[in-house]
Amino acid sequence: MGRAPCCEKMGMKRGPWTPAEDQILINHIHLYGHSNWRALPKLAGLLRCGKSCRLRWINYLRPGIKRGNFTPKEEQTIINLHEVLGNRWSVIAAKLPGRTDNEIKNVWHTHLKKRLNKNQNNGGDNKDINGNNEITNKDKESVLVDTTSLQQVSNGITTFEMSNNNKDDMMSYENKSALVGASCWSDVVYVDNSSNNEKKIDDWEGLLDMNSNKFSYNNSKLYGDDMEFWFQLFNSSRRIEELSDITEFWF
DNA sequence: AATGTAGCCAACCGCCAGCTG
DNA sequence: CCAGCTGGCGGTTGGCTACAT
Repeated sequence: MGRAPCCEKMGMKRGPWTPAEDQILINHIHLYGHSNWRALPKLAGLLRCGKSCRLRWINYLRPGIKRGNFTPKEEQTIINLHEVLGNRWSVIAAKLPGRTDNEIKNVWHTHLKKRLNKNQNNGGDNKDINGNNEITNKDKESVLVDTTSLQQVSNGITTFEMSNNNKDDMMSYENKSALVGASCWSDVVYVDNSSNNEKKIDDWEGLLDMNSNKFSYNNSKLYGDDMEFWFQLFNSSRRIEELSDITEFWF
């Protein structure tokens, strides 16, 4: 299948948007909505391609967009989520109301990545992104995924390994998997070891090896699902009662 | 004051998945 | 089932600004 042309470049305006163009776009969307981005610029009388209109609306004109600096809490949330989700900016943005994927991506590349590298070079102690010794026990729990050596690999298989060092302190397999699910919203996996580890969701293509304490599962199918659905599911489960204080830190 | 450099961020590009006829 | 179209996503670019020399 051939790639559809992004836009008719001939005659299309590019570059920064003017206030007048913004107003036209806002007015048009308020009146008619944006059911078809490709047709929108023509209908609205804008010399822009549909993609450009969509981007402008999503990132700047949409109601509820939060401008300005990120708070330390927001930055910490981005770092935590990025650690688990990787460069899935849209998913991360979904957990930061008013922030866009583009903005988060920018702040990551310009601030957070550098700051993290600097912190790691300084010995990787318990300092937060601002260099403060602020990481509490609660925070440690919330990033417990780290201790499972969660790894995302290119083929969509996620694996995580459980350490044998401090088993007494560890959560049960069941809770562990639930927590990973909470962290990777789209990756919720329900493992019930009370019933011979049978899978509880149809898409579970996972492997639970109790002897080696190693999980792996194919998350490629799960990623596509509605984040809010998984979030609600997680919140409504009994487990969330046990872990609700952890998720509060995140959101 | 002029010039060079680095950082920031809005916007664009290209790919992909899903939908539709 | 297939081809075309569209929206959405992540990576990248380039213009602007602030700061340094």
